Formats: sequence, C-alpha cells, structure tokens
Amino acid sequence: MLFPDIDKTPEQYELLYPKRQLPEGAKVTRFAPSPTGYVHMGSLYASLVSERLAHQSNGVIFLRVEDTDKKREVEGGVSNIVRALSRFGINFDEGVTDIDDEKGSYGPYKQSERMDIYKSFAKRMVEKGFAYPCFCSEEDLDKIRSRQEEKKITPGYYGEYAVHRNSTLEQVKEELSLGKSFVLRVKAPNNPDSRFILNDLIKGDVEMPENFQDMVLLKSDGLPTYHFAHVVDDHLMRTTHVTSGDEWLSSAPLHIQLFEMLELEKPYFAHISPIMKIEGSSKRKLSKRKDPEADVSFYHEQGFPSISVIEYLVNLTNSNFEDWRRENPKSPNTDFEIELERMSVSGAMFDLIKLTDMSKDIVAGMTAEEVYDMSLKWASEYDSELWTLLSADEKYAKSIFNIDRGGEKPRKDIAKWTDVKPNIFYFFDDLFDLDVAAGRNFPEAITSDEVSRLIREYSKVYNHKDNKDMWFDRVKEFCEEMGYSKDVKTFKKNPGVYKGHVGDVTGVIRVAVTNRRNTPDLYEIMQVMGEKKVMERFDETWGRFSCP
RNA sequence: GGCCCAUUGGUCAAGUGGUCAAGACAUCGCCCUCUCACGGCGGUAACAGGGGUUCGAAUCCCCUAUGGGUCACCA
Repeated sequence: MLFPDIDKTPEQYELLYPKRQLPEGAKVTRFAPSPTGYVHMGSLYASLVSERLAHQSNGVIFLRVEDTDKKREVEGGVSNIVRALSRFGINFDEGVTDIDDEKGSYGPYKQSERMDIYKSFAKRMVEKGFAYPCFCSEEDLDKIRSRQEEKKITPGYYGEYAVHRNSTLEQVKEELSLGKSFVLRVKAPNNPDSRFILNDLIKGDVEMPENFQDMVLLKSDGLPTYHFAHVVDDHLMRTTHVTSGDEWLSSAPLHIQLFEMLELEKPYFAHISPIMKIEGSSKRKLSKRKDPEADVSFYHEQGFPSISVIEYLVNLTNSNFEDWRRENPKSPNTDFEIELERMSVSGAMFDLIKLTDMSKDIVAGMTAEEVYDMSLKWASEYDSELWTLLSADEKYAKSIFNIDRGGEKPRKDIAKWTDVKPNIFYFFDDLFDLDVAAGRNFPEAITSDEVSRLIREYSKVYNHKDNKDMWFDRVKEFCEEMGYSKDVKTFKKNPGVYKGHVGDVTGVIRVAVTNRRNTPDLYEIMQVMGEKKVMERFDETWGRFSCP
C-alpha cells in the first residue's frame, strides 16, 4: 500500500550485491561526502584514515555520494571533491568518479539513484512492524515539542507523543486517501532505561542508552535520511569498517537498532575525533565559516606539497609516525601502518607551525628537479610572474634550487611554494632591481663610502673561476688589504686594530649581490648567477654609491 | 538542560598499578660558522582539583570543575 511500485525484496538485493571475495582481514571502507564541493580538513583526515585502512589490508575503499538533501547540493560539487582528494593522493577503488560517472559493481554509488533499494528495505521494516507512516505536519511537530518543553521532558517524537505510532490500517488508509504526504518513522522500543555497549574501534567501549526516538527513515519526498541510507548502503556495499567523525557517535544507537531490526550484520564502527582550532584560550572545531585553513584548498593555494599535509595528518592519527619516519627517512608514508587503536580519543589541535616544520623537512629532502617541477606547477596556477621566471630558463632555475641541496644538511627554507619567490628573487634582474629601488640593505654601521670602496676594490680581485676554497682564501686576503681581520676571532682579540672582520666584508658583498643580509652560501650564489651578473651588480653598487 | 566523550609542559603526545613521567614542534642558552638556515649539546616547562581503593595511582572508582560533541523530514 505504501510502496506500490516496489517489486524487489531485500533478499534479491542480497544476491545482487554478494559478499566480497577478499583476503582474510581485508577491510572495506568508504568515504561518503555530501556534494557541497567543499572538502573540510576533517573530511580529508577521515578519508585518509579510511583509505589507509582499506589499502593496508588489501581491501577496498569506495566513494559514495550522499546527495539526499537536494537543497544543499552544489553544482560541480562531486568533481570538486574527487579532484581535491586525488590531489592528496586519496584514490578510490570504486564509486563515483565524476558528476555522471562511476565504477565498481556495488553501485549505484549515488544515493539519489538508489531509491528503489531504500524503499524495498523500508517496506520490509513496515512488514516487520518496525516502521510506520507518520502524517504529522511541521506545525504538529512544533506543538508536540512545545508541550514537551513545558513539561521539561525530552523533546522528540516517541512513545505517547508519537501520534501515528499506533494508527490502524484504516486510519492510515484514510489519511492516504486524503492525499496527505507522509514520512516513514522507525517504531523504536520505548524503554528509555535500556542501555547497551557500543564497541568503537577508537573510543573503546561506550555505554549508551538505546534509541527510543521514532526517527524519520524516509522523508516526505521519499528520499531516505542519512541514518537509513547509511544502514542499507553500508550493508549492501559490504562495508566492514565504518569510519566517521565523532559527531556521529550519538546517532550510533539508532544505526545499530536499524541493523538489528533488519537482521543485518553490523560493521565495525570507528569514530574519529575532530580537528580543533585554538582561539584565545578555548578550543573549538575547525570551522568552515571562520577558518580559511579548514578548507583543504587553502593548502593547495598556499603551495604546501600535498605530501606534507598528508604526513602531518598521518602524524596526527598515530603519533609514533615521527619515530617511524626517523627510522625510515626515505620510505613513502604509505608504508607506515595506521592503527585505529592508537588514534586519539580527543580532538587534536591543528598546528600550522608543525605542519610547516614537517613540510620544510620534506622539501629539503627533495631533489632540485622535484622542487622545480612542483613549484612550477604551483606557479602555473597561482603565480604567473614566478612561472615566467622559472620556465624562461629551466637550467638556471634548477641550479638555483640546487644550492645547498642534496648534502647531509640541506637547507630548510622552503615549506610551501609561496616561500620560493622571496628566497630566489635576487637571481632575476627585474625583481632584484625592484627590490633595490625600495632601498639597499647594507649594514648601518658601514658608511656608503666604505661600501663603495670595498666593492670597487673587491671587483678587481674577484675571480669567477676560483673554487670555493680559493675564493674564500682570496676574500680573507682581501680583508687584510682593506684593514679587516681575516677571521672573527682575531678581530675579537684586537678590535681596535681592525675596521671590522671578514663577516662584515662578506656581508657587504652579499648585499651588493643579493640585497639581502641573510642568504645561502654566497660562493654558490655567485657561481650560479654567472660572472657577468655578479660584475654588473658590483659595478652598479659602487657606481651608485660613489656618485650621489 | 538530557545523553556521550575527554582533560599529561605553550602545542602534538608516549604511558594500561612501581618510569628520575619518553619524544617531537615551539621557546631559551651555548657550540659550529662569511650571514641566515642546517646541525650538535644543554635549559625552562606537565599528570585539572578533591576524595577514596592499594604497600604503591598519571594509570582503578566517586565527586567537582573545565572543554568538546549531539539532541532535524542536514549530512
């Protein structure tokens, strides 16, 4: 009567979606976003855990789109999500792959296309006496609620307040004949004192009250609520491990109840703690509205390598990751096995500084080639000026990235691609000139005349063909000629005898060449720039400072 | 408010009845050094509070406080 068009039974669906043939211990997990297009850091975190769980056990992870709320749907949302996740290396074995595309044999993977399946199971619920139609309007429900609030009892649709709970067949027929729309509600047992223990893989044993609210299973538009869809889908898709944010913990009693009513095998549950943000002295969940860093595209825009974000998140799941990383500096992070039992039960603070630090380590371990490719790719999307510079002379750019790289103690000055330009600008005349126009950065303690004298004289003795030792020897020699000590210690012993020490002289040279007081190895920089550019900068320096 | 969960240095955290309570990031100092980094060495710094149980409690129990989650025809 309620579902006249439904001809398939749950048993038929059982046959259609048989148990998966997987090796012993293989886990089947899923990521189930609603298609808003926005991927929250917490979602990435949860999907990462699910993906690793599946793939570390030779299992399967699929992407299911929960599009049962048409009001919230955003155009292009699905492809956005798929793209965002794949950028972070999260790939699915089955499920939705794009707006109208999917793979795998347990589909459809879009809930909006599974209506008949839900109705078949809903019909079964009604047949078993575990569900009933409810014809209450919004106003009716409001009335019930305000009555309950007056009496200070738990609000909701249950027990004696569930007016349609015990309607007779005739009453239902009558309502239907009036053309009224209805929702389908679960007929929950009404014994509020009954409790059960949920064995959560992360939280451990949690004692909870049994669900006694007659929650909605099918909405008046016929679409299922999340709760009902989850139970049906995760059963038919043969999910073994349901990972979800811990905001779902409190609806677990309902889900378990539904599994039991339908006599379906229950999956394991793992509720993941949310990622928090500190604000002032209080913690709160990372918020989509308030925190730009809640959106994963933030990291992409900032140019954090995806792998850095992933390693940071892995570290957040299992803090022994850091030890593992120290012992396996070169292994891909996918080799690290995530254990649910080791996951924190309380929310972790998202620490951008630590992410940055980890990212520096990761970038420092890359080859110049990799840094070049990745920063170029980033620049092509977000910084056309940088892109032009990098692509104009690939060899030059790579030799820049190669400075102080690859050795025992690589530099760690790049955490994200937005750090690149400020670190290398002086290798490019246009940017260098622009920077110089804004002011020279010679130390205040040294006069313009002295700067000019030093550079003029130094440009005479500078030999581009020197190797590093020869270069530095020559610098020391030059220092003594100019009245500076050849090392810092000598200067400190007899400060009165010298104008300064070698550090002061190289400091001046450094600013002349780069307009920065702090740079990587000066010799390397000059070698990469080439003799012509170095000499130009020397000339420009003493030319400018000698004739005001 | 009801129901759940949590609380170890500034942050992430080891820890499951006996530890001088790990480690990492941050911070501070020293060393290395042509600058800045890197690196090395070292320092400051924690079991939310109160009761029990026990020879012994960060660890088990109770209370309090604080924080978080959730209470929809949203997921």
